[in-house]
Amino acid sequence: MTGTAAGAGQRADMVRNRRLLLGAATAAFAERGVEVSMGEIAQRAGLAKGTVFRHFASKEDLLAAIMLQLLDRLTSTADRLLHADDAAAALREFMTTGVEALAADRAFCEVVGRPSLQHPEVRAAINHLCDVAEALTARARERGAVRDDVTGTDVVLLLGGIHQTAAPLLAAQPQAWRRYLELALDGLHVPNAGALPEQPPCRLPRHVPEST
Amino acid sequence: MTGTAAGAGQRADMVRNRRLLLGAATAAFAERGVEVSMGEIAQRAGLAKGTVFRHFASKEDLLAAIMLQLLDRLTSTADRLLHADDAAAALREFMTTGVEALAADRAFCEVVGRPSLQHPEVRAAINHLCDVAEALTARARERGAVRDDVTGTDVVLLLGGIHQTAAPLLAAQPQAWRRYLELALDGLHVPNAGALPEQPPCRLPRHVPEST
DNA sequence: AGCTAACCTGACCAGCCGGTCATGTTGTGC
DNA sequence: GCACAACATGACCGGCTGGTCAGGTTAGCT
Repeated sequence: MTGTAAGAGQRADMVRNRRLLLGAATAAFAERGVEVSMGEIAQRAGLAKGTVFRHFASKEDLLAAIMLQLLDRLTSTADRLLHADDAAAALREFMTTGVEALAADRAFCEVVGRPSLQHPEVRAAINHLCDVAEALTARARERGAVRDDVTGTDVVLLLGGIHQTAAPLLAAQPQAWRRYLELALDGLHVPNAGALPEQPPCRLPRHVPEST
Repeated sequence: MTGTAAGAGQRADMVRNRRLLLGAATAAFAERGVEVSMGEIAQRAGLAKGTVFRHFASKEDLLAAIMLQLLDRLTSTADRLLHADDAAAALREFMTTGVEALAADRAFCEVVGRPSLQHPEVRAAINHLCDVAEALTARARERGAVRDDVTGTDVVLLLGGIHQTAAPLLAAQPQAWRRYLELALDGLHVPNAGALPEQPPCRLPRHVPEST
């Protein structure tokens, strides 16, 4: 699942190196995006390049492992919020956490926003996140806090959009995303709203490679 | 301004090749994004790689020329809409055109959304677009069609955000952006809205290269 | 302590990139 | 139709990338 099987019965130095590697990769992808080289990741971890490829067969696998970690964290946040008292506040907190996570990690944005570089497991994790977000959204919907035809997938997609809106300002105003989150939330619960155009999305489609 | 000076007194085949090159580059950047290679652009144009570098000193220059073209087109659309009767409809049409342009061009999204790859001229053109958008927004604001503290730069930034929201659906629902445009427009003119958090942006900041 | 398999290492490879330049070709003014 | 400058060409360069592997090192068991 996560690169080369990480089962028990491994040498102590190997599990230590694995921790170093995952830490370095997480930081490197966050700062530099998916384009960061395996060489740089190895260097940050204080390991040789070959060692990195011993733990993960390819760059794609390593990236997927890191992304799954981030997605799982977000999903469990959503899970927890499912039991909150105030459904509207819970949805707001979920979106805040989500946009914050995107703002702090370049690779996360790139992977979530571009279907073409999604590992199957990553897509599955995103779809799972959409499911939990749907539950969260449904509760807010029942309480009249969001308009009728907004789905959990809408909410998840909005995370990427909100962050992207603020991205060009990130260096100058690191919190600018709050502005656009508020704007989106206002749009999400306008009282007497007409139905939104286009089909409400349920899951993310599989990516079909371009022609040409 | 646009690569090697494109003044008069040039050989006929050169101006023809230049047209071919610009056409190929426009299509290539739109389909494949900024990562497309100069070799592929040359091939599409039916030219040798060296010829491409005779017309534009670097890939960055070529990209900037294409992006300036797109930005100019959008800016003149906004300029035209400045004289429309219905200010609210004009703003909506501007945003529709903008998001449509982004949805049709990968490189456009990447350049507009990531300050780090902005040529100085491109940033200037974006700022100019923000100015015109501000005029457009001001008119809508006076008529009560958008809330008080929304600037033209907000509107321009929203174009990128709206497109990004729909981007993962692009293959399956090419028009999905209309859904999120409507949502944003609803958010933009909620009647009794409180002030948005964070400073309203005026211009895009210059990009400061990362540390590390 | 000694042995072995598991593990780490870094030189190495092929492939791609942006960019250059000596050479060949061609439009154009006379 | 000639001559020359302007232009096109594609082989070539250095640098970077993801990925491989023969050989050295070491953890852990006996």
